[in-house]
Amino acid sequence: MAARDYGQYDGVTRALELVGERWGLLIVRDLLVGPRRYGELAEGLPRIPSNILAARLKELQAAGIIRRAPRSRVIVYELTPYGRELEPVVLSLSTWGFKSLDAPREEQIVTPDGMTIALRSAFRPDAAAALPSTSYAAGFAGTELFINVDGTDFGVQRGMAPADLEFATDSQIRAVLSGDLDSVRVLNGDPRLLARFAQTFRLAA
Amino acid sequence: MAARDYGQYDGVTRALELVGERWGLLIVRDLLVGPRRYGELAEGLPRIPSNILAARLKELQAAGIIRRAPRSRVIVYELTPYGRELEPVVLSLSTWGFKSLDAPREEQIVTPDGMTIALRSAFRPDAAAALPSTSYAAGFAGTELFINVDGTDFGVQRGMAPADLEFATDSQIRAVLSGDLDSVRVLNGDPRLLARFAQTFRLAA
DNA sequence: CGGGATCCCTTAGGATACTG
DNA sequence: CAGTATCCTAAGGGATCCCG
Repeated sequence: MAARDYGQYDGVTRALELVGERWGLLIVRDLLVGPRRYGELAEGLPRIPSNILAARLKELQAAGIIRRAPRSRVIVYELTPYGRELEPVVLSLSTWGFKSLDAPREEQIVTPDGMTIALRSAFRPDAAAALPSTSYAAGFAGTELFINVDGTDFGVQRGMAPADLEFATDSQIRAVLSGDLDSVRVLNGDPRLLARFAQTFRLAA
Repeated sequence: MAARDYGQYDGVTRALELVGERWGLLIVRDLLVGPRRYGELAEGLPRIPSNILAARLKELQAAGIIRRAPRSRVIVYELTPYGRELEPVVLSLSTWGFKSLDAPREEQIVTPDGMTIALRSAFRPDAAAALPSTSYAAGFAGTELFINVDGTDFGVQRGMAPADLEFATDSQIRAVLSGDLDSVRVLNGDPRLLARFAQTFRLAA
């Protein structure tokens, strides 16, 4: 940490020294969704070299951001309380970054954890509170999520399941989260629920 | 940008591709305080190599985050509207990073722009609204700032000036912003105003 | 003097193969 | 499955130089 520090004393500098290395915040992003095994992390970050993933996990551990926890015969990595406090950082990055995204390029993959964080950064609790509880099954460029909104809370799980509304979009994920629903295919359920989804999850352009 | 991308499609990834390179967010941090000339940026980031500063400025420009603006014979760099929207990212990093800071090390410098952002991330508008307008002249490890709080607004300028309260601390900056005022030297004014400062600017531990 | 560009060298990070 | 080991490229660090 001494060789790559910035020589300054302030919060931003300190934060970047702890989680500013390449891939660091993407690992934190996935762990914000839930504890993950080494292989699950590697699967969600297909382009990270194995040695880099191992190095980052050690550094994040040393910094007190994640910990290794044994879970019935296997090891999982999970955020410590201090690590979980990175959620505002990750969500504000997600909000900001989404604004300049357009359609996914050929080589870009969409992962469940990435989309889960995107939904979290787009969630409008006050809008949701005024609407009835609703479940959605959404396909985003092949990644399938089951989303259950209930008052000011919501949960996301992987995979499709029967829901009030089932819909999918291939390439216009940013448009959908910005409220432009033209490219959405409704697979099942009342198409008018799409407007409700758009009110509940929205990233302003 | 293509060679160093992460191969994923989501907001966090996109954001890190735009501002995640080394030094990127520190440049943005300083520009959030105000437009800066090339030399001013270099002065506030003493350890950045000149070629890296030049490269980052070009990349941030190409990404639409900053722009070069002529100001009466000289060039200044300033944030675009999209760049200014990074403020929540920088402030949340500041809030998070400060929690694990202790005293500045020998080789770490304290800069006016860094402290200004630290104060911004620590500012409690609702606490300030309930208190009388107050001006502070603060010395943080040699960096002197004049802070004027008025209702839910506040401004920071460089340098000392006559203020309701003048105080200084050398090494316990984190402690001061966490409400621990034991190490503060009051230079002028009513020492009881220190408590007001601590209510107005506070980073929870 | 401000605003960079150029050089050389070090090291993080990418690709891939291997091991307990 | 959960990492190490190795080799190589390219980004970053440091010093110096250039140009209007």
